[in-house]
Amino acid sequence: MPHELPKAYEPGAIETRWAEYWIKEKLFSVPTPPEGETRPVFTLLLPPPNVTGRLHMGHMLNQTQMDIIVRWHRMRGFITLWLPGTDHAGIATQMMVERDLAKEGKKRRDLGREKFIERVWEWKRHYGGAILDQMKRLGASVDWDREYFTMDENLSRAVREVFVRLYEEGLIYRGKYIVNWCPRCETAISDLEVKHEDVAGKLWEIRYPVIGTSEFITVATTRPETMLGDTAIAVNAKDERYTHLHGKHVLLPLMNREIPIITDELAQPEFGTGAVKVTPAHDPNDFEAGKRHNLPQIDVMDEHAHMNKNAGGYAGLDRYEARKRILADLQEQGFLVAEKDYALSLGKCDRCGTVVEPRLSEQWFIKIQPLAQKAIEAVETGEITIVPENYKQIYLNWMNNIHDWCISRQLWWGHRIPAWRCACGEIIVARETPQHCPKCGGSKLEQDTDVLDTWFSSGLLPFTTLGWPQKTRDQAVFYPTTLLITAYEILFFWVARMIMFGCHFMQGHEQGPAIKRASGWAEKRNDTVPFREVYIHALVRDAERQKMSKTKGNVLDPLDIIERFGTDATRFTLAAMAAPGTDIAFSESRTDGYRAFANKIWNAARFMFMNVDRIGFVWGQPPSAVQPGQSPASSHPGGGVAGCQPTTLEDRWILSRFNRVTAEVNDALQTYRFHEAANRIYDFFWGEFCDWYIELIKPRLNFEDGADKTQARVACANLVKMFDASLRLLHPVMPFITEEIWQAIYDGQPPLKSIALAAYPQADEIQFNLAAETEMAILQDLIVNVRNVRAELKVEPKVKVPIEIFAHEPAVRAMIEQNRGAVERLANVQKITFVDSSLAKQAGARSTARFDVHIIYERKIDVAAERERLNKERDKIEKEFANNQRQLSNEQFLAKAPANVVEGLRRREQQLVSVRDKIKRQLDELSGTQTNGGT
RNA sequence: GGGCGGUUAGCUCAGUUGGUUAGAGCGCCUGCCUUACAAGCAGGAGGUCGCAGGUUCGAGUCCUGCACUGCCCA
Repeated sequence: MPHELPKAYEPGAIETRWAEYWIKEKLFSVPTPPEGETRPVFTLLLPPPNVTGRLHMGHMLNQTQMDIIVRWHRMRGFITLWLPGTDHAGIATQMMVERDLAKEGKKRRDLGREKFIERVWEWKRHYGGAILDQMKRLGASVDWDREYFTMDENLSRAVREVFVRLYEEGLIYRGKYIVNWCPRCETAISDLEVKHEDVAGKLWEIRYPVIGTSEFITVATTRPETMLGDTAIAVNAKDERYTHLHGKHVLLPLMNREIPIITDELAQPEFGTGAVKVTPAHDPNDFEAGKRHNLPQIDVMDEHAHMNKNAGGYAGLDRYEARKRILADLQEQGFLVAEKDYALSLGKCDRCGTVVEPRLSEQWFIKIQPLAQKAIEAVETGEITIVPENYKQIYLNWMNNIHDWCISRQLWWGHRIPAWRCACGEIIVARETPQHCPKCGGSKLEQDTDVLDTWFSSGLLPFTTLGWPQKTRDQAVFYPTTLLITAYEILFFWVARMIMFGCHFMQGHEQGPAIKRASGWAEKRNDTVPFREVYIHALVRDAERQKMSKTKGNVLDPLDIIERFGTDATRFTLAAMAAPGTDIAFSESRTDGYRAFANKIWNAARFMFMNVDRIGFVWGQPPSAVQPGQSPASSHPGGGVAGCQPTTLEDRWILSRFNRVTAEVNDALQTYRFHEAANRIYDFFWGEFCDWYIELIKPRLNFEDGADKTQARVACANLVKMFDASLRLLHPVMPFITEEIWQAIYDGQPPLKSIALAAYPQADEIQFNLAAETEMAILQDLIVNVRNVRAELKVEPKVKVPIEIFAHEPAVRAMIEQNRGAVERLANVQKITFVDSSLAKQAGARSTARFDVHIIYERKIDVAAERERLNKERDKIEKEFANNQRQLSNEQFLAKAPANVVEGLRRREQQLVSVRDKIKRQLDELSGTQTNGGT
């Protein structure tokens, strides 16, 4: 038998097969479109994972969302490019390889720079890009032919080009400043790479003797070891307590160095004693103050944060050991006034957690203001939109308070700074290695040993991956990229920098006008931006809402989850929980539930195939194909469900519902409401398509002798076409199971290589049918009511009971009569009798505004329980009725509320009155008949 | 210290511009191996939407204050 699906749904088996197929067939590779291309374009850059990284839940969420959006665009006929790649991740990778070396008892300096870098490349070839391999398992529909690595030759060349241009424009400078220094990584790091942590610390008060008096001046510090580098004491000029000491000097304890008392804003009278020590080489504020007063900078530590020769007797000690000794000595010599508990915020290295030391050193910086200006404008003017919108303000706040960016790192792995120093002292910045010094002609040139911050190169990716600095056709088509989906964590690290670089280096760039228009960006004026939209996704937490972290041990491995529940179910979970702006508390029970959903789809497919094979369905015109050259923006073949011939109420109903759901899903995806899209499909497929539609058409599929075969064929064809359309609707969220079943529907001869290339359903208003939806709702209500009474009367499940129905509207009665078979089957009814007067007086009857239904069954009803139920029902109705009346009798309401609301309330009023009366009659009846059952 | 968010059913969360009866999944209770599915089917219980004011004909939704809680920045 063809179409045979295994009885049980086994995600593992089908998922790997299709993932490999998609790659092998290069389904998602996008060649450079030729001139004259007019189709819309969608471009997405994958946030490049670290070459050292392993896939975590955050990636999984990020990739699920990207893949949904990408597949959705592709199915709507966009030229869809999703660009994958990996980041060389300077510090992280270097640490990894150093750890490896340490196992052999070696350090990187033992190997030397060149050998070490070779070793890193070797490591990269071996272990790098694990995430990309894992992505392949996920079925991420990226263009693998365009995969890049940030250290690739072409990208490295672009990095040099950018550095040289910025230098020539005066936007890169070199200087000696206080930077954040990690003594463990032995490198400078940027402000962003420092994480502040509140800790309980101490504040020590130290008194310095004022020379020529018997007075002392007392300062407070959290870092007493830096006092060895003090070069002044500052007081505020307005602080009258110290006016008499202006111009005097103090004797620095322990060092016996004379240092001046200066007046500076640095000292705030209201804080502590109002006097502060000034250590220009160890604190950024003191550094600035030092410059204002021409103070010497005395650096007392080395790159390991050990005290150096300037620290006198403390030289060689670690900073904390030195602190202990210094405090002991101050105490002994009578300079320590007090030790107080103090809450302080400690800066730690983001990478290794070591306490960062502010350190005076020579570094390269980017003058950020001119770049930030354009980046602010791009977002303020809406040329780039950020979703959810509250991140816009966060971005702007940061951008408005930005500081120059320290871009040099004292590492070996990364893009080496293209600057050379001549023996004569000249600095040469050049694209290619210079041979001679342009100043002195000498050839003894040494390249700067530093490399660039990793984010410097990743900030360029939106244009360098498209061939920059060349002007390429790819750029004309794909730049600006359409969207960026990323985590909040790297909004500043990466997103902000891409915007700054893009707006700067793509000046003058224009996207191909026809493509730009077709893609829906005609009203955008600025084509220099790296992307038109940014979607910031939430954080994935554990089921207890705790942030996942290795130290807590609550990290979930997405591959493990996938192993257990399947990729489709995992993806669906993340999509269904991804309400914009809300963190996801990932729960396995949810995933388990969505695996059940996949299983439901699977079994519905088996039911379909069973009938297809029995009835012998053949395709006429396959509805799935995207017609070549057809623009999805205008007339799209996905409109409605092609070829569906609605002949019954359930056909008209499901068709109408499908189109409405389709409209809602497209709308939700347009605004990144992934959870809404997923939930709409789930409710539709399970709650409507399976629970009602399939159940309702079962009799029509009957193909036994004597049955109407034409009817069976039509019903089967409709079923297949609805199923096909539903699979396409679901495909972006659950790509594997939909591919498997879709391919099976076409039984080895699909109209396209993959469902991924089929048209995404679009709503067709002609197929909306309000009447069918209303009728169906009444029918469902009737069936549910009968089931409900049966359950209350404890009717044996197998026993069919006769029922009586009263429906005062002839149309409703006719509709029920037409569908009496459905009621009989789905509510387990033996026979339906229509009566001409209300049944509300019958004990155990159910009443709605449209009908009364009474079950004929020889069983004493539980009078007390029934009365309780009715009382509860009545209270609810009365409450609503009172509320309803309050509004309807309010003239203000009638005058001001919109007509449809008032009208709706009036209609409801009638229903409420009718139902209330019926309940009342039933209650009256109940007090009369103590024992009589429902007969 | 500055900024941003959250508080809705036992648990995890939806609830687009204020508008008729506040929803889902899981869990719980009852009954069913009904020929696609027990990873299923049918039925059911469960909420004064953190607290106090205010705006409005109308507030879970808007405003103010408070409480608790989380995150980011300095």
